[in-house]
Amino acid sequence: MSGLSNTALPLYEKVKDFVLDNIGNGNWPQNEKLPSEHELTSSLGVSRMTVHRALRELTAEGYLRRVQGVGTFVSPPKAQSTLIEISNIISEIKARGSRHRAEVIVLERLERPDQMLLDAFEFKKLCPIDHSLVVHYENGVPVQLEERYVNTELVKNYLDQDFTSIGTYDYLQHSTPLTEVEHLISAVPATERHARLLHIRERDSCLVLNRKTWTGQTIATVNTFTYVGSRYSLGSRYLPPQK
Amino acid sequence: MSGLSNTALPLYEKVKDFVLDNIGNGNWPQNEKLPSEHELTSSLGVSRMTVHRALRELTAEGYLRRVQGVGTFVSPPKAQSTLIEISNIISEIKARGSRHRAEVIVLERLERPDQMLLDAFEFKKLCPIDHSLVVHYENGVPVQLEERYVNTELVKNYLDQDFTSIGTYDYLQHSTPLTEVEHLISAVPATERHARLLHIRERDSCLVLNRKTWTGQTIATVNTFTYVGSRYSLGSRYLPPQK
DNA sequence: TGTCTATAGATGTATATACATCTATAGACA
DNA sequence: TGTCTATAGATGTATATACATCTATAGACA
Repeated sequence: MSGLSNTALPLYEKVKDFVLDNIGNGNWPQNEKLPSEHELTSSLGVSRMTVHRALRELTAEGYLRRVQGVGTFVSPPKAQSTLIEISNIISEIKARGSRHRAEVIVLERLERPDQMLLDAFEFKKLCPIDHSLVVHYENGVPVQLEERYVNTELVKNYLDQDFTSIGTYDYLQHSTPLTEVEHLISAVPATERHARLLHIRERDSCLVLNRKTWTGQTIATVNTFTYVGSRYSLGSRYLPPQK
Repeated sequence: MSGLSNTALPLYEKVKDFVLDNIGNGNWPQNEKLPSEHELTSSLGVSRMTVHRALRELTAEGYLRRVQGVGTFVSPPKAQSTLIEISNIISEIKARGSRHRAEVIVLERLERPDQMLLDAFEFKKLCPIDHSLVVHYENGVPVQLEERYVNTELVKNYLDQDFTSIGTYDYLQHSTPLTEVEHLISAVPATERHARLLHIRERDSCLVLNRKTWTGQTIATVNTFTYVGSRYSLGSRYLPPQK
């Protein structure tokens, strides 16, 4: 009995998902002691090093706490979402034990973007722009609208990734060296399109995070994340270094 | 010739230090291709898995960028963003060249705070709390509602400051050593009170920033900043140092 | 000259093995 | 009854090995 998912992910990622699932669905509550690496090794049918890597990474990400000689424990969910990781909504949802689903609404290459878009990228001449629009669902309820415009000169093959599972942020993060990031957060009333895609009413409050990234002097991506105000908030916690 | 430090660190930490040193002293400039894992393995005299772990962790920490089949490269410094300085609205308004005015609506010591407030501070017993409510105007137009609750045990003489000019944030910043700060950002529809104080309509979108601060284990302040959605947004821009 | 293809060489993952190190505790012992 | 100690069992690190996967490119070929 493996208990691991069937997707094409690497084994250590499946083990991570397995642990996050057990935390999320309340099977392993806060401060619960996890099965030992040895037990997970035999119950999941993978090597101890694979289990170890999964637990080590989850510890670095703040989900677990490990004490040598004693065991592994579920961490309180406090330092979870800093502003940097907020748009990695997939792991956030999984960590809460919710079911995640992504629906791709638009996926296209704009060969002739309109002037407003060209201005956003500060393009002087006509230049193709990749465009994706994805709705993220938590337990079947839409929580985030993710719209991205990508400079095709800087980011190759953007449209070829698997948008429903990987999460676009991971891809961008690893494919291009970003030198500058700008965030702009605002509260806006839902437009007709927002209302339709997010299953809310027009004028309902939405939290909008605009992110613009540069590579050197060139704008690499222009992104808009729209959260349903009544269902979501952004958090960041700052702990100064202890002396 | 190992090139690794002599301290008692684990090997993979020494390899990480070795790489960071080479980046730091300019030996490997930005976008430089690192020696391959195989080369590092033989030149440093450690196994490939140890080199691999070091490079993988440095990649996760944003120092390196790796491309399968190609190689490992020095990344520009990692893009980070924080929201620390956003609520000092007075200097923000002044920096824009606008006229600032603050109106004090409430200024009181709550000798018997209600249960909800006591819970917010995680007080077990009855404890007085200072309370201030200020509206900030930019060129005569209200843009922010600033509500603060302050632990009277930790912050002395909070009510005695000049609220209209100094700005409450500066006072708190300098009077108490904060060890932890938590921000929570959400979009909410305006209540009747919001509407009246901010000269907007009910249900208009507002951007709410909740900030909680700690001094050690004790909660020092609980603050709520409400921005008029149509007039304000929170921004942060991160520019890594150029080498 | 241009196109295609096999391949070298790079990173990525998975396993088995060995030993190091830390902690709680059972049980010996005074 | 209290203290000490050996040890089981947990995580932490290091290695050798094998294979998977991706990319640039040398060189065959039309």
